[in-house]
Amino acid sequence: MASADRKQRIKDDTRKSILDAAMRIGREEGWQALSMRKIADIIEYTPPVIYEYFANKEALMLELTKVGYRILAKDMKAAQEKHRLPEKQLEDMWLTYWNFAFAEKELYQLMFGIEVNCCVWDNSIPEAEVPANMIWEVIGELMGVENPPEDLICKRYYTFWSVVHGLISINLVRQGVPDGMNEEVLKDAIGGIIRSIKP
Amino acid sequence: MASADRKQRIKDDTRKSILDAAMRIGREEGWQALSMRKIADIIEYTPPVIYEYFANKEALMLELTKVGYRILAKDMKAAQEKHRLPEKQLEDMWLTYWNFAFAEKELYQLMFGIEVNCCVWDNSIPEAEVPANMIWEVIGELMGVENPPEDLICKRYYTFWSVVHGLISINLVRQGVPDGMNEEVLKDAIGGIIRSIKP
DNA sequence: TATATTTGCTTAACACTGTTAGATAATTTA
DNA sequence: TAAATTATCTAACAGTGTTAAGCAAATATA
Repeated sequence: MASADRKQRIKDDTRKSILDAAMRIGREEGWQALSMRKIADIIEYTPPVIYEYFANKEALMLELTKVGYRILAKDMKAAQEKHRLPEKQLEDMWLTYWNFAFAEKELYQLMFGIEVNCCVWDNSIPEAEVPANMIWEVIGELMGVENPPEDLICKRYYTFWSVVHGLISINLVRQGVPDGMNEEVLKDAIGGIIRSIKP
Repeated sequence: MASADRKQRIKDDTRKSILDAAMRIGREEGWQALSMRKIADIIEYTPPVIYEYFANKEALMLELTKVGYRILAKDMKAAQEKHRLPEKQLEDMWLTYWNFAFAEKELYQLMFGIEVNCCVWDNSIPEAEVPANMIWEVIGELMGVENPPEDLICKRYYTFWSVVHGLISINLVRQGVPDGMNEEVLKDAIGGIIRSIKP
């Protein structure tokens, strides 16, 4: 009876160990190698146990993408707090986004990959909005007016995101991009957009 | 003996029907639904027959991406030939690229998807260079000098490609992008880059 | 304390997947 | 017509996600 807490704690631990195991397989062998049986092996249970914690494989992976968004949000927040000027903040935040994509390569693929969870984006991941909102705010600030027009912020946000995400995708899929090209394109593009925002 | 030609013709037909069947499944149900057995059903053979034409499923899909690049190259060539001014050509070519991505959504995902054929990009798809080279040439022309510096063309090319591919990826994965935003971002970005190139 | 009930976990199966070896049927050659 | 070749299929292997049924241990009830 008094063991209810302990039981819950054990359950939480198991849930976390499932996510950890899945993440480990994803990172070490790629998502195509992730299987329920492999997870079960690692956590030393049989596969059906996993279904007591997650409805199915897709739900499990959705949880992992949420973890990814939380890490990204934390990183970007830290980057923002390193500067005072909005233009410097923006630059560092996007650079942080860039670095995250390669430091957590597999996680980024899971979060933005085209295959994995296509058509499951019906706002079921509120975590995804956190990094977006952070950028939105800084863009608004950079504009330097009282009530910055929503649609303009939106446009700028998508321009930023497109160029950064596009460059990342290209680099993740093909690895023959000339050396040094990435940094130049990235800095040029980000700088250009920032200049077009600044009053 | 004289039937060698006819035999070869039948073989070619079967090969094509395999590709057609695979393409149909990909388009209608998505690539995650593509299976060798489904292809076999459509072509009215048993699965092992497919392996006489393609080493494995991956090789079959690689062939489909090549088909995709050939269609894209044809479309872009037509777009270019509609104009004389390089800036107009560039604009139309990227718009054509954009339209292709949505008209041939599944094909585009196969060509540039992060999951499917990751790490198989060791220049094994010469077709992929055709559209790239077309853009390169027009950028060089737009610069208006005798020997345009390679690295600058390269940089511009990647900037173009990043923003367009990024915007496409975002739209293919999540479908909540505000209406009209895409066109604006696209036109702004392309226009901006073109202006930065023009002498 | 003895019985009933719930909980945790496993076994075994189903319907799939890509892929291959071996058998069989059809065609071509001698 | 008989032999050799080619075309095709059957059946299997090892893997996948997922679920139903059963067992055993912990808990709650009498």
